[in-house]
Amino acid sequence: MGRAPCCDKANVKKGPWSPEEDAKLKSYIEQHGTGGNWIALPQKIGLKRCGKSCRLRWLNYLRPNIKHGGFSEEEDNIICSLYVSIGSRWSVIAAQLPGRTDNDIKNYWNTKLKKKLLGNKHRKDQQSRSKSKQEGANRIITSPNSLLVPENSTTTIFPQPYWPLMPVIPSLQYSSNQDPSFNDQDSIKKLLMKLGGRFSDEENGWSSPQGSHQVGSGDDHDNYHPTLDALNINPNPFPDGTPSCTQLVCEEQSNIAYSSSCMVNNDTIVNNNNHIELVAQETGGLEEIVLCNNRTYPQRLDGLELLFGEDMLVNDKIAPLADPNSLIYQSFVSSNYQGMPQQCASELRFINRP
DNA sequence: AAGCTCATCAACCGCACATCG
DNA sequence: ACGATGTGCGGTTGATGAGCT
Repeated sequence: MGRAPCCDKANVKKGPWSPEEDAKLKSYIEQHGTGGNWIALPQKIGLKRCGKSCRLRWLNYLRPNIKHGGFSEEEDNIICSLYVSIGSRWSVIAAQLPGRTDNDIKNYWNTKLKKKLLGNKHRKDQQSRSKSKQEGANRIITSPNSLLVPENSTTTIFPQPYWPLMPVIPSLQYSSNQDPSFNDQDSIKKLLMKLGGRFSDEENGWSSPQGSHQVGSGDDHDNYHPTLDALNINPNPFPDGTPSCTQLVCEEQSNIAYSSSCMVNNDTIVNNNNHIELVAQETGGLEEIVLCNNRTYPQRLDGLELLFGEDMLVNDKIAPLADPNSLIYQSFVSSNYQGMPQQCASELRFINRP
């Protein structure tokens, strides 16, 4: 037997809210608050609505200072950066955008931003496939001075119109006149500490959002890392003890950096001789392997399935990172290489699998 | 003008977690 | 410790309107 329903479905109104219902709910909450019990609230005010429905209506529509539509480019960037970093945690993303609701952001992402990032699928397939056939095996995108603004942006793997040209995203650091909760790495640390879940260290295992993989040893006191411990990030996601990119950055700079993660259809990012390479492999998930100080640091990437989906794979190349002008590229880089020593990821190279 | 397709977004659903007795 | 219940969240649905043929 399942759990009892939260309300009497037969006597509960569904569908769009009328102005009268809105007014009732709004005036009651403004005068008395929610009373800490959404389930009981509709009965108190004579609304034939489910308590959950009242809560949703209040949070997403009636609550003061709600903004609808008209997302700014800056908001786009924040959403993209956070999505790349933490995935579809809309409530967390919404918390960084005052006046925005998780539902709004979710809808905006699904209907507009996703398409803006990924472009027209049909045109993309056509263009990239035909183009990539003509390309040689190697393609190097060099950025000797900056991770965020690759110097050579003249890649011809994908035509420019393919990915929208966006202004450079200045990582996750925002100016002081913006939301103070999100304007420095300390704040990002706090944000990350709030996240739990994907970044949690439950049972010393790597916690993946879909539970698709659970690797890591049991009690691993030898690998105790105070910085990572404070961040609640698993310092050793790999069974063999290979340090993660996150660990690397914390060690190298005592700085905050975190990497998103991604299990993608048969695609893997590997590193080779001072380059980060993106290689499609027959098995495994998406991995990021960073070279720094002559050491390689593989790292699993979860949460970018959408961005690196199967249709992004063209002749064994993963498309989105190919164009350094693309929003997704910049979001990815700004999120993943925050605080990383520059020499660690100064180049991207695309190679074909032998 | 009618019919169809597609985009948008409010609202619903079900699950997981938190809290309480 | 455990079950019942409330809350929060993310995924999904469906009504509606705009645009196209």
